[in-house]
Amino acid sequence: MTQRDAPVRTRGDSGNGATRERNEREILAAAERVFARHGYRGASLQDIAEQAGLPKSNVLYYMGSKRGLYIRLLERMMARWNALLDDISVEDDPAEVLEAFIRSKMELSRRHPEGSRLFAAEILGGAPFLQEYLSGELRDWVQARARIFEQWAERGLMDPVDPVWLIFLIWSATQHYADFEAQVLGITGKETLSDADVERITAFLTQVILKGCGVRSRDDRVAS
Amino acid sequence: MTQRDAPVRTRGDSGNGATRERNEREILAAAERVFARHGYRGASLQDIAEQAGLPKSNVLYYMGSKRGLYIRLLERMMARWNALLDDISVEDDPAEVLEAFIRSKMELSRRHPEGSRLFAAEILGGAPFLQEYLSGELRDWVQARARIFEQWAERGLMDPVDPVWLIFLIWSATQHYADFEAQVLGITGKETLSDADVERITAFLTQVILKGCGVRSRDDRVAS
DNA sequence: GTCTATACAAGGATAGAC
DNA sequence: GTCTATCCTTGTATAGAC
Repeated sequence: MTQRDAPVRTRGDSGNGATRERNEREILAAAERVFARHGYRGASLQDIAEQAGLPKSNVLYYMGSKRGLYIRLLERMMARWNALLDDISVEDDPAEVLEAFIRSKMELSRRHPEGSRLFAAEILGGAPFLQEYLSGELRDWVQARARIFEQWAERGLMDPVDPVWLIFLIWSATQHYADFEAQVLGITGKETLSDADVERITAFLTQVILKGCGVRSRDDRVAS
Repeated sequence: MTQRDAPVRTRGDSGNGATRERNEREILAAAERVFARHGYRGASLQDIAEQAGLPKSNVLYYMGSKRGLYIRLLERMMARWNALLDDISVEDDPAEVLEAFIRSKMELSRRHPEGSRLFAAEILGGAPFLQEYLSGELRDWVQARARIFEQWAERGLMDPVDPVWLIFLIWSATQHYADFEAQVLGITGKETLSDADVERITAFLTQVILKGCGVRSRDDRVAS
């Protein structure tokens, strides 16, 4: 019985799984780009492998299948998403919460534009892999927040707008800069959006949406 | 010399090109769905042919190539787009123009959801076929309107917000209901969006965006 | 003018060499 | 543990039958 299940280490691999870790990271990054750009069907393992600098079959060796790789990416993006704005209460200040909401959403789109586009492509295609997530976990998330917005309206802290449409408005307005980046750059004539641009856009959206919903900050309440 | 270039009519084809017209229409409709759902690469002629109820190679017979078919669909959508809101002037009422803008954009998304998603998929993928359109024709369109918004702001008819970000806000907020339809339906738990839903959303967006930009209608000017 | 048959490349996935 | 060689399916496109 010579070595059978034991891993064979070569080429300076120190034996702690560093190669695997690095390769997986490269594959995930490359796959996110390719799936974002071409959708699930349009993406090819060939393309992913080339961008990761690996032979084609290593992608399958590490990830099992195209489908599994794709699902793993979706889950990673859901986890990033879930880390946002996880607990708000009726006692919080509407202006602060909505601004933080807009800001964190812009930051997420900016930090992970490929992930954002991956998600967009999935939903554009009818969300075949995300059905239960949308109508389960995410629906609950939205409705919990919607309830709070309604209570703010009842307390006169903002206009009685439909809270679900408001959440969609914030989502669409912020994601636009990641998902439609090609259009934004083409029309503005810019090469990229700078940090300063993003800051200005965030301020614009915050101002328009808060004012548009008649959000009174605490200061206003005292003043009036 | 028997009939050589003359078309052979069969199966009740009256000889006026009705078959061709009908087949092309079916192909374009099917292709719009498939390209919207899977993007350019992910779409297959097989799938398009099946949905159009035709043998696979007829798609190529009528359309020449996959690429040509795709470009034809993009152009059809651009034409629909260009028919919208083609001339506005500084003398117009900002409230009326912005409301008409939001409303016509919502209607376009509602009337042609597949076309809207086709466009979205193209831009998501980096707009390989639409580069010059975005940085040419569409850019000019945006800047002409932006100039008018600025003049309204100078005249005190609305807040001095960045007009380009405002246009993007209106685009993203309205397109969302076509492009992210799967998400909207999942979260709201609806099967479809009714005309009444769309009307309520339009009213919501109009109210929030106009108020958010401090748009004064003519009546307000008189009253203040 | 329409459709069947076919060419040839690229797709995902697996077996087996190293 | 990693990579090469290969299988089989599906993809676009074309030639030629009807």
